[in-house]
Amino acid sequence: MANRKITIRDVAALVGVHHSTVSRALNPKTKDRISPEMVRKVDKAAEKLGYFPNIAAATLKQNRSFALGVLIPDLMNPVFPPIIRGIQDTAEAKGYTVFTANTDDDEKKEQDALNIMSGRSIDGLIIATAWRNDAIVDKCIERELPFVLVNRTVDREGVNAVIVDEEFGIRATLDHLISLGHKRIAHIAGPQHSSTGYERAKAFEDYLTLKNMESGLVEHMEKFTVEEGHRAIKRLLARDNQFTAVVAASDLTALGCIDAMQELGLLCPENISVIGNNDIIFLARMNPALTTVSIPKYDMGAQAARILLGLVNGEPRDPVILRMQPRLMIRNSTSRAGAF
Amino acid sequence: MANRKITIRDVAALVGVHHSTVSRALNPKTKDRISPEMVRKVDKAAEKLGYFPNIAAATLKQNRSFALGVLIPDLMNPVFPPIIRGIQDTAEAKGYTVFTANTDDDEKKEQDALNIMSGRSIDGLIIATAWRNDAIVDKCIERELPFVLVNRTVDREGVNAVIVDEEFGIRATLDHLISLGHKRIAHIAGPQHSSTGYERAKAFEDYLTLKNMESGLVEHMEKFTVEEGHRAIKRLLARDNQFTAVVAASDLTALGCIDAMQELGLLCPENISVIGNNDIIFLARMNPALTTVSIPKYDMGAQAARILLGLVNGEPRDPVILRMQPRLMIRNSTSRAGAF
DNA sequence: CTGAAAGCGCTTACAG
DNA sequence: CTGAAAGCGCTTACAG
Repeated sequence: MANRKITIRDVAALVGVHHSTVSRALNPKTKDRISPEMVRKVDKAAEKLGYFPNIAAATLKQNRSFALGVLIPDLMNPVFPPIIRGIQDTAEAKGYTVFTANTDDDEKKEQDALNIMSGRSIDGLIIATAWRNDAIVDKCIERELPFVLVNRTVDREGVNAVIVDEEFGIRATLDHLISLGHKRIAHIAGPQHSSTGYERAKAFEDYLTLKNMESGLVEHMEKFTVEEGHRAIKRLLARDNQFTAVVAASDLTALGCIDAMQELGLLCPENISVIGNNDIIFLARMNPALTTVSIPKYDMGAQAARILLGLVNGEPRDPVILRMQPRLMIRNSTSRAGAF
Repeated sequence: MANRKITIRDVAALVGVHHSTVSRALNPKTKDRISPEMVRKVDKAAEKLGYFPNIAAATLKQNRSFALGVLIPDLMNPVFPPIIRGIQDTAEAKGYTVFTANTDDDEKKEQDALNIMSGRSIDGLIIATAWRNDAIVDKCIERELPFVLVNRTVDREGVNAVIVDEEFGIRATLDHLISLGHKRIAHIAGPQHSSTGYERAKAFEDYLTLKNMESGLVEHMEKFTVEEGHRAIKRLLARDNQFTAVVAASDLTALGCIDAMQELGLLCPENISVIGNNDIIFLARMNPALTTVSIPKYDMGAQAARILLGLVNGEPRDPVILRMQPRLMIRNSTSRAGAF
């Protein structure tokens, strides 16, 4: 009953040629072997019949799917939509489809997602979920699946990654706070098994040490969430409430800090200045508008997709770590120490 | 060179049976025709070899892909991530993969996306981008592609949709403003060729008329964006600045209104109360915290996926329009008229 | 309960 | 430049 799907054979029948000719005429890579007139006729017939290729068939035959996978922790975390959009726009412009899976930062879910994507014969994978020693990297290498890390990277060498110059961001952050007269600066650190959590914490301690300032005011979190930020700063304040500024490992962390401070009757920035990281949406509209390190999320996604597409199409080149430059966005959550 | 992918034939060879037996043993729907012992052996062998099915092959044979498509305007619009996550969680729990495409509210891009998804043999489509007379609905019907509308619906009957009781939301909004003593209330209306824009504007006018209040203070936008909200309220203020409250068609619209007011030296809520719609992320943290109509985004996605999965699996039932109940979230962008 | 065969719609090496 | 054939890895109607 259904209008059966149009295949290459239907187009061939209409033109009066063999279906392999239709296949060649429709494929940009082979159409130059077909007479221009034939190409024209095939195009017209395909158009008339409303033909579009069955990608499953092409995938089965070619063992490539023109699909890219993306692994993120959670789509609802505002860090990721711009990254994904950058990936999608870049990939789709080259004829690739992308699908994404949420891992909730759970290695089991990450594993399952990889298997499902492998089953769908993805041509490559972009990973925004890697821990520093994540097993998924070995799995990809073992399966010879091209992959690019984004945002977070791993400890081992020889991978492709698009990340942020975290040291630069943290130094800019600390320079800003120091110029504002802050002497005792705290850090709510992210998970140390993530490169971002680790590098930010390391840059924080190294730079303060370099400046001969106190560098031990650090409290660690399990995850980059509002709740964890909330809990961590409460722990910190329970043991030391003489600092005047806090560098949060992420924007969500910073929001959690501000919430906790509010509960304790501490004002931001009057009592404590707070700085986030990432520059997620709407920060400028918040109360207080959050000072943060802005990372080029859309562009990071686009670059990662570009590198992956190169890999997928066999352009040989050495693994590359692209370190994007972040930018300090000064807003109202930071102010002069002791100004109030 | 490569570890060639494991197929059903490799598993069959290891067990010493025909590959069709392996296929049956691995498929939950047919495994009851296979002896339990054989099922066990096959499972073990598959596990040992690290087998996972080639979905392209299954798709080609069965003409179904266990993939669902989702059409949204833009992933970076905070309305959509929760909807998509609701769809993903529901679909993945049933073994389906989902991929999404951004249309930027452009009918051409919507068309292209549909073709690509059709080429990938999606089993069904969730559409969050429909205009009231969108041609995509006819295309889906013509191709016999099961689909469910979400958030926006179309004028024609007989479709499946998960939408919001807009009239209820607008009435709650107006009741709130009226109780605050507002007499002249304006509306920044969304595109009238979208059901949400149309229904909100209609509910606004009908309810004020019912209450014997002025209902003509309306300015229309082309899109639900910050920029359009900004422009629209400026146009409105240019011809009438005696209103004390404005109902914006969306949260982004409301933010644009507040921006424009700020530029003109008008305060929210002191001079004009503003109410949004949708309750996107972080509104409670804004300055001022935005009063809005909250819609159950995640749940809408989950329900849409549930209905679509029913359709896909041939459960016969009449088309259903699910109207979800919204909830007014009163925050700080609304206050008593003339209180300042 | 299991096997053997056909076929889904493409692509591509081989001919001519 | 075009055709004929084989095959990608599954599923499933038909046998037995």
